[in-house]
Amino acid sequence: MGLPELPNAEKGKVVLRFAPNPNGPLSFGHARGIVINGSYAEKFDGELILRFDDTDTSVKPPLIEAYQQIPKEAEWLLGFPPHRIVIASDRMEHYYEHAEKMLSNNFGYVCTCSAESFRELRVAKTECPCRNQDSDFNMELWGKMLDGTFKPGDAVVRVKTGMELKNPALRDWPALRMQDTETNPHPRKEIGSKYRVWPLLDFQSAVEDHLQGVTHIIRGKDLMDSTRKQTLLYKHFGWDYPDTMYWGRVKVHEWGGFSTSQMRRDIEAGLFEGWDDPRLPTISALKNRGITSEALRQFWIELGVTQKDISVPLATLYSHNTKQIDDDAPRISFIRNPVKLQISGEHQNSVTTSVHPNHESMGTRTFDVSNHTVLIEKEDINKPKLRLKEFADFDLEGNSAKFVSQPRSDKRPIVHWISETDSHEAKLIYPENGEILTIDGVLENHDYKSGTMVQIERIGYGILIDNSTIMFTHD
RNA sequence: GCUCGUGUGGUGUAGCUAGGUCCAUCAUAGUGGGUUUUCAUCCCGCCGACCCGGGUUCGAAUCCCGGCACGAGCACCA
Repeated sequence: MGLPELPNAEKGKVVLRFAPNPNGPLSFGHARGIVINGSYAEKFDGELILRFDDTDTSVKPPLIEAYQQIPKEAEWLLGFPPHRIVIASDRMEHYYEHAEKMLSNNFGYVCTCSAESFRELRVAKTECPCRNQDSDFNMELWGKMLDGTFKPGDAVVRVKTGMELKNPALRDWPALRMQDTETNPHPRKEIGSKYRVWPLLDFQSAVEDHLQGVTHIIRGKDLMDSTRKQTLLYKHFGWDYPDTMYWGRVKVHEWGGFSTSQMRRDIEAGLFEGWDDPRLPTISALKNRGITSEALRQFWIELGVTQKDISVPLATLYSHNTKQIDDDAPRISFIRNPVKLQISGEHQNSVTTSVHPNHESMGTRTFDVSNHTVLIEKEDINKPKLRLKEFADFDLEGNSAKFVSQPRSDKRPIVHWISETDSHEAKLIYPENGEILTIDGVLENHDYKSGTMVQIERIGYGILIDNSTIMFTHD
């Protein structure tokens, strides 16, 4: 049940990795990588590596805060910290070393063709002139990359895979290129402008996976050609490629796709409060909205590791979340758009009810109604006969209500309410259609801490932001 | 264009490698009902699917061929 079998997995010898670009904190989609890889690591008593693939300083520049935040979010999601953390920008000498090995053993070369002209050669299945340079000359050119004689765009290191390969994506693919780290320094201070030559993902990832002893790679199927490229590189080095599995693309009905780069632009443009803005599909936003890590784990494990492109409704996630939180969520009364109701007759002076109907141990709550005033939702005042939940049946006339009986006397609708003396003004906030909406009302007095998940009677689940603010989670 | 991948109910998912035990599993959604002094939780019922067309076979969701649809890669991004 749940995850498919992991091929060639030996207990205690499994090493997996999750390698995000730290160009922002984790989003909903990243959670899949963490949860799936982490679950296998846990299941086989193996290791999970969290690796920062931070080798691009201009197209997807790393966000410095992410280096701190991602490990925390990963731990929250997993329930345990990643066993190893690897930062690519700390490992440059290893990539250089392997690049040099590639050049000296002649399965790589420094290519000085422009990107455009190489593109034409690739389509035409034609070898470029640089391909047949001897290794001494390649090492010389490599030196010019390193010392800055060459500028970004002048030269790249390519892997010799074959220009006649059927799949155009695999033909002599680029392994390292130059970046202008003077104008675009790496955001990590200790790296900054230290390097001009940077590995590209396929090379960096392949070398690092080998150095770390990764046994299994589970990633998106958009990286299938990466596997093929990297397998060719592994053959050159005489290494065995890890076992690989893929998952398809995921969309969420309510959100569509999600791009970290786009979110970053929107946040910087002031469209959102920050990465944990409740409208955003980030892990921090979901956490703040009251989604539990266990719900996220179950959600992703249930989807499994299929290569189908899917679009899932949030309702599935919410359903998992409900199961996680309901038993612990105290019931609380929040009256939207409250109206006063004067009650008269032989009713009792106080009402005691349970904090959770299924768990007596959670205690009781008591409301004082001796001043004959309660608040109910505006929508409920139109009901001529109603029952105040746990209290008594009343007949209404305008804003007055006459006591009928304490036990239920008929099947009149039951509504939630709160006594005037046991409540305070409060608001319920919820994200909808890219906006954050607010409903004003009154909330039952309580002494729950911020962050407590509550079940708002007749409304749904929410998380307390502060004493008088509830963020709606889901119904 | 070339290359690769995927197609099971509204949404996901099991089954497909070794064809029959599948009039196709489970979850979620929807719907009806029960419990309940919440439109919560819990329980029960119902609804609803093998992309299309050929072929192999006594027998195909499962194998073969051909379509079609969708997605991805072909970046000096990850």
